[in-house]
Amino acid sequence: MLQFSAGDMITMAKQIPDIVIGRLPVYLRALQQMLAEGRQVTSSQELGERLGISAAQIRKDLSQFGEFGKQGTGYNIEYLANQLREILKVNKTWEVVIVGAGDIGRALAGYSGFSERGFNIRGIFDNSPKRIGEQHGEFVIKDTATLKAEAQAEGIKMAMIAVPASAAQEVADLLVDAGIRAILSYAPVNLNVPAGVRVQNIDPSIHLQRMTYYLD
Amino acid sequence: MLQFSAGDMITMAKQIPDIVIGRLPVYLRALQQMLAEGRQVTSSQELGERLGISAAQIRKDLSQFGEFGKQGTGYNIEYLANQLREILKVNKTWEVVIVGAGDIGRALAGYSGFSERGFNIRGIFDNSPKRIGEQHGEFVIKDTATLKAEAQAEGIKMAMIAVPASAAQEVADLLVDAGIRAILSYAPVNLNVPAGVRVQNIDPSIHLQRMTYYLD
DNA sequence: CTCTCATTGTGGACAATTGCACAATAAGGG
DNA sequence: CCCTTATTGTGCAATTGTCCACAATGAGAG
Repeated sequence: MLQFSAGDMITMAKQIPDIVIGRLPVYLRALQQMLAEGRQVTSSQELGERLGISAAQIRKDLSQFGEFGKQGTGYNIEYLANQLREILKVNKTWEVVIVGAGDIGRALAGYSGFSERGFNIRGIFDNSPKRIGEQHGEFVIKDTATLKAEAQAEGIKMAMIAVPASAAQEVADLLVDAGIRAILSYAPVNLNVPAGVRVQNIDPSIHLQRMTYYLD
Repeated sequence: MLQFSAGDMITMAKQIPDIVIGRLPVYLRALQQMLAEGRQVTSSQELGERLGISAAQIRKDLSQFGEFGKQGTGYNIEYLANQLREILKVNKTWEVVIVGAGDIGRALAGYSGFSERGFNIRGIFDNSPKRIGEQHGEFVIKDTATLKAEAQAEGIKMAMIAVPASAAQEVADLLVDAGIRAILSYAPVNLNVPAGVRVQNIDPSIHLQRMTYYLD
């Protein structure tokens, strides 16, 4: 049976490969930069040259979601950027919490680059009595014990983990329990989370080790 | 002509896919953690379950480099970790410089996790007169103008960029000119570097945007 | 010494991804 | 209005990556 009923069709969105999704934010960032340079239109070729990606791949990726360009002319930058924001759901602002108020957590809390990319830091949490209550920039560091209630009350879906490796899994479990569905972890350890929760890892040592292979 | 002469063969190392290289540091990190837990042996299955990677893939990846396991038993963790360190060339210590002494650069300079993973922070540089000469932890922030001479004198091949997006390309050019061959960039911008220089990018907004697609 | 169990390394099937190449077509110049 | 140029969107072929399934085999029990 290789047919679908009309009822099925209504909810049948084409399954987009994750590797394609992963490139869209990179396209969006480049488009935002072009806009900042005062540019109005671009082409898959120009974008590809900037990003080191083939023009064909960019066109193919975009074609998964619709037709955004004009033959002979290329893409209107602002329009394409808006379309990508919509696809990625960053045409609205996502509230994000940070767990861990060490150097990394505080650097993240102070980073001004989130707002223009669709994110707002809603709070920074730690479980050390020394740090709780401390003022840092515009934030007062809150007790991790209060995280669940706050995240649930506010419907927060995203978090960043900036605690030591030894505490990261425990924090991840807490976040999942609090209803968080997407985690960006700076802890150098693999997190196990239930299906439906997404994790991205940032570990500078991993990134460095990925390059040493190619050095002499 | 689909043949190779004997002369070619001598230097013909099998070309390993970069995607495989990218997984090796993840395997290594998990093995180091198992060692810290006091474990002696593991299997492709156990490792795969921890990492969310199929056992077959782990075996196939490792088989690109040799035979490291024992049938019926699995892998000796310490031995495999050492083999991976050798493959990735992190069985020695790489000197790394940081450019940019803002929050991110200083957090990186203070991060204690590099040494056990094969890296040593050699110095932190900035071009702001306000910051140059300032003491930060064990480091005195140095003038970026002195970077090239130092990197060349010491044969330093790796760098991390932690400057604003607007300055990143300029810094990358300087690093390339100074002989740096691998760059880990925290600047939210695409860097263009000549062939032979490798770049890895870390941009939290990109990682977050990669996940919002899947949220509602 | 033989049997059983666990687990590796790998050939080859299958799946996913990339890239080529071209018809379609928009825009501008004359 | 016609010609030229630029550039898209896409069918299809080529390439790359993943995974199944199994022979080989090491270790331990009896």
